[in-house]
Amino acid sequence: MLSERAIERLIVYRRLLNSWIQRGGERIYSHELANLAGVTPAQVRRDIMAVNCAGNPARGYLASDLADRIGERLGTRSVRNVALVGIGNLGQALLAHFVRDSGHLAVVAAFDVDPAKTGRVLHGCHCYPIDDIERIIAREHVPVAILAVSASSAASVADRLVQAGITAILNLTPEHLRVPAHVRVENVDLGIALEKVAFYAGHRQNAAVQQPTAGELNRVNNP
Amino acid sequence: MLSERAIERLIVYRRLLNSWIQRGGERIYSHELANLAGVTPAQVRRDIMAVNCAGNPARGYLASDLADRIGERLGTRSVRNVALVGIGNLGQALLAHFVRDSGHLAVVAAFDVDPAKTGRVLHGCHCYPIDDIERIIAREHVPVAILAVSASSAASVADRLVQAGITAILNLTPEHLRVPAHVRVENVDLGIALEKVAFYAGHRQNAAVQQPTAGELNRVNNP
DNA sequence: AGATGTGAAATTCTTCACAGCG
DNA sequence: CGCTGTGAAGAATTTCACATCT
Repeated sequence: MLSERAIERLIVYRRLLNSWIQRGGERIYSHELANLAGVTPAQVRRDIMAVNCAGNPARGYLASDLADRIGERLGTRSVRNVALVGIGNLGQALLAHFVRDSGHLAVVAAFDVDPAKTGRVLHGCHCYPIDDIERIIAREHVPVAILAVSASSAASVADRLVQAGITAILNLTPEHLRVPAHVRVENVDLGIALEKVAFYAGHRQNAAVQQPTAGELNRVNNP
Repeated sequence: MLSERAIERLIVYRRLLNSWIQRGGERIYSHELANLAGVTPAQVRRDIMAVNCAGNPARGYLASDLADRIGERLGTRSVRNVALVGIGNLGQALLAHFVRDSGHLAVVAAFDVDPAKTGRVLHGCHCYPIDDIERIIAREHVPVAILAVSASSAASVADRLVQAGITAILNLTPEHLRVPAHVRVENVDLGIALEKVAFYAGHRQNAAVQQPTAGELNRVNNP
């Protein structure tokens, strides 16, 4: 149980809840969270059913409790080490952005074929030559890898990652990776995302998923 | 009609077909295309129903014809201009990768607040200061924008894009954009993608979506 | 034989609607 | 009252299965 879509939404909820809490919010209603996440209140309540959290009809949910329960459901208590392969523009962008990540994910090593990119520390992350992959991944017990290499080397690098014991790959290349059944691949293809959005630019049929506040300017919902 | 998922798959099919053709493939069966795309043959045939293309039970589909029909269905004949906002690592990575794009999408302008990044040509794309956004977008008739700026400026830049007449935004920031109903936003949140894949690294429950060739090395399927 | 094209079934996902609580 | 929690309805999507073609 817990579908792929549900997992994505729970991750979004948790992020929003943390930001809500940070702004001083203590309690939150399903319709408020729904508004922030861009889904329906019923969807939020349905998703919350899957984490073991009780709300109060008069006061809504205790934000911190809800965030914790979601974390438990997602298995987010233990820190997971992540390896980045490919320290090009894309890889460096990721490194820069994931320093600020919620804390349970840590990019502990980065790899590249280019000797000019290795042997230094970037955003707190050690950069190694790619031939150290097997050694470092085994030593640091890294289960997750981000694949941000060129399309042409994607397949062979993925094979090495699998051999080294990686069980999940965030694949940022446009290649379709073939991996053993126990390895999970998550594809993020920016080219496809761009083509998709360009398609919608032509066909005005709006999905009406956007906030109903048409014409309104962007403004953060404060608690 | 034509669901969001179906659109994504059609885009993938077309890309695979083009590569198939480039390798000398002329005809293709639904199960071959399904294999390459990582979906079921029935799904492929169902999707093909939506693009007006007739296959032949003995010889499968004519790859070039199928690619063309998909292109027609996706409205891919006319070239669409794209603007990139934010020439950081992420923006530059996109620029570098979209030079090789199929041809109907062209990044014609890039913008940044940093004067050191503007006034030059990067990967064939002119870089302008961000205050030229309205002028250039109007002049070049750009309907699509890629938002690759910092999270803190995402909302205000999105507002400017909408004001300038953009109708579709590929949002690479983790911010939820509020836009008028006629503007389509496509969110690609790498942080969520990473959290998602990390979740699956823990819970071994494999989605079995991967190729059934477990343990096999990556190898390109040649026609 | 082995493929396509497609109703119909099955499955999955979302929304409705309302009982029950504070 | 307005909100939560949830069974049940409803939609959407995928898969099955088979008639049909070559």
